[in-house]
Amino acid sequence: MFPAGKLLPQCFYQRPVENVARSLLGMHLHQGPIVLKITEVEAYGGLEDSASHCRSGRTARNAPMWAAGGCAYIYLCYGRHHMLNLVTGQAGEGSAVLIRACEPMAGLELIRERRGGLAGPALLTGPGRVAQALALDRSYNGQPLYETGGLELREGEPPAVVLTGPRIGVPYAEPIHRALALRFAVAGSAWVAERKRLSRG
DNA sequence: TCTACGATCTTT
DNA sequence: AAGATCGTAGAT
Repeated sequence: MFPAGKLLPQCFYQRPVENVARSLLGMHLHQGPIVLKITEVEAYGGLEDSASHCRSGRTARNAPMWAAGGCAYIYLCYGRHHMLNLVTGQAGEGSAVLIRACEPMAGLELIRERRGGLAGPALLTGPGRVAQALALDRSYNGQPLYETGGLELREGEPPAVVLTGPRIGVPYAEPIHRALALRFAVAGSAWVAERKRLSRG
């Protein structure tokens, strides 16, 4: 069995979303036999982020995103892909971090089975692929990651160098928000997609 | 109720 | 380069 790191407490999430996004890199997502190291994330929310699902206030879909930091926010995108977000900050803040890519640390057999027998970075680079590997759906919405028994976030290995760049797939956002460097990735990792617009930071 | 459109991925 | 596919937001 893979050695489990310390379970990260709720206060880990209750900080500004950009700080949480950075420090999520290298941490471990545990779900049963599967352990994934987080390699790529994006921060959403905060004050008037026109790329965020919270841009127009509270709705039925984004309700979990307004909870206190430490819970999951999961939604269906393009009718086929589930996206895993970790809610950050205080209740009512409406900020979250999208998990964009991971590196498999344990449970590779099960991951490959769920992903259709593929191999290599295509297994876990991209938010839809991460959610499929973890078999996540909206039944996980609002579930805390700082308690044992479900999806858990545990201590891993923080990266030596972090890359940053603009967020992917938000052409509808205001140019000023599109330009923000709110995407973060582990430098040198093969488990990161679209490395071209990333730079050291 | 109706309609347009995604924080994407796969195949052509 | 384009299709798949469906829940949701915003308009009616």
